[in-house]
Amino acid sequence: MTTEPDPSPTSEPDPNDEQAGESTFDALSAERRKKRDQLGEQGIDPYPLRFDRTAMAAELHERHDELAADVRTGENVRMAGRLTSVRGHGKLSFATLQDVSGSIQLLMQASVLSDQAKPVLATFDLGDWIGAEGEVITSRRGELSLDVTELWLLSKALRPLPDKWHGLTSTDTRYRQREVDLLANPESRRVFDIRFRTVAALRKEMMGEDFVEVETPILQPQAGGALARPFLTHSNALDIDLSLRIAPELYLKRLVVGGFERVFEIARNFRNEGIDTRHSPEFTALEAYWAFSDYNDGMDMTERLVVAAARSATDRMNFSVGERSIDLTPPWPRRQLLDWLAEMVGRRLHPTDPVEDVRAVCEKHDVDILPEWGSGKLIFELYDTIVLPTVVDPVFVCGFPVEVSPLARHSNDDPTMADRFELCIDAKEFANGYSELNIPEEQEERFSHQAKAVAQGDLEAMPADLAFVRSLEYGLPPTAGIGVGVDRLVMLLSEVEAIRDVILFPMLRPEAAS
RNA sequence: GCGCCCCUAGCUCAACGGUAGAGCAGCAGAUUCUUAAUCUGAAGGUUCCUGGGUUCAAGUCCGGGGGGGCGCACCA
Repeated sequence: MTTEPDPSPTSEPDPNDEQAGESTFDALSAERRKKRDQLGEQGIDPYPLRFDRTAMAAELHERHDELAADVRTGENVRMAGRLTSVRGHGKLSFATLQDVSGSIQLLMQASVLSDQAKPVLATFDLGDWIGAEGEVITSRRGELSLDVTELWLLSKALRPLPDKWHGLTSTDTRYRQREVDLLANPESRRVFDIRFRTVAALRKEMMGEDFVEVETPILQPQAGGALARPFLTHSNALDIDLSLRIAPELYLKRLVVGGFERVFEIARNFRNEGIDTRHSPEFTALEAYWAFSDYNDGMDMTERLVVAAARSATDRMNFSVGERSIDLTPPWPRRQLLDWLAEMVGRRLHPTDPVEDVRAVCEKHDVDILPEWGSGKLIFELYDTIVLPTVVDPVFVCGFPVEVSPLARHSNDDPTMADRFELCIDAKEFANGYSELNIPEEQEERFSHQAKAVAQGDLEAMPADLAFVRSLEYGLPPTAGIGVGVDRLVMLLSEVEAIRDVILFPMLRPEAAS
């Protein structure tokens, strides 16, 4: 931090030699610099090293919110936070001090402030970090306040803050300068509080069930575990191309092979695909794998996790997103995909049906298809475009074609269908899980089937992962696996419609150099 | 990638094609119970960039570029 002489023209009284394109912003900022430097000239350090606080806003409110108006507690405290509002009233000023827990009103009377505090108060601007000491009282109007005796500047805000009433609405600025969004918009703070509580609840729930949290590679020679296009990068040391993780699945299952019977990871995944309200190039998923269980256990676990997160982060089970109302109250229905689809298209379809027949149904329902797709993929697309959009409250959709589930175990009743489920809420996929395929030869065959798709130019098909197949040859016990989309869960719990609103620093084009 | 919309003071927003305005913030002043405090005064602008046109007149209408949002398509 420097305290160089102020180069701006406002400290210079001559109005003529300034103004080579000085903007309003420059003037406002110069004004704040000047105030800061005034303190320095008075021997007051504008950037003190530390500050001992003895109370926080929420704690004071908790203890004293029942007090009547115009009461003195005799309790003296020191508080610190950001100055968010000032209501000057001559020899009396009111201000709002906001700390991480909440906010409290400062009452600053000329007759009570120390001689040291008065000049400090004169330099305050909205947005400054300040410290205040005083007695806890209630104002005549009954608001809990600090009757301030001492004031400190802890750090100056040199830039003017957004409108104190409207906040910051420009989405561009909110995403690029999230810190400004957070300090100006309480709603944004609320969303991220829910996010942090959600992640903490998920982790706590997993820990409570004796899962161990692990970290698997993000830089991978070959991205696997999902059907998606990866980001590519390069290692200089090894001189090899690498992909960024698209899913942690294969590594996590290798850990189960290794004897970690219950593992999970809260994993940042990267997919080089479209960006929209529901998709971010980097997103967070919780993936968990545990031995001796199947996909029915996976549904139980998924339900427990989501309900625990909702309870812990919001203490509610009902949410409204846009015009929709969603009720998370368990238990959630479990429906067979093929049954549901039969109801909606008026005839029962199956992966073994001739591809021309399924194709005809797709065309009838305006589903976009590619010529190389088989019946299983077409059935999945039908589900995606005509069943999924009708979902409101949570529902587990069970049984997916093996053709679109290259890592899932086939059903004992039907080798063309996989023991796999998706949790759907509000027309979106929230979670996905299955009984893991643990038969090495079958996995190898699934990979080679995918390899054909790669050869045909499918950029999202899964390349064969021989290290993974080798690991299966050491024996993967019967295992259930689930993946839960954390961002989408947070969107629901915080009732926002854009995934960028729940990601602190979403990916954007770089700011234009100015 | 395609379609629609947006970009004006630090922030939030105005301006039938007709001298670019208001509120907040900031500045000067008044005010010892306000809480979007109030009141008075003065100030604050490369209208995203760029080129052209109808025109006496372009923030506004047309072309190109940049950034953003929404919808469609791929994906979770």
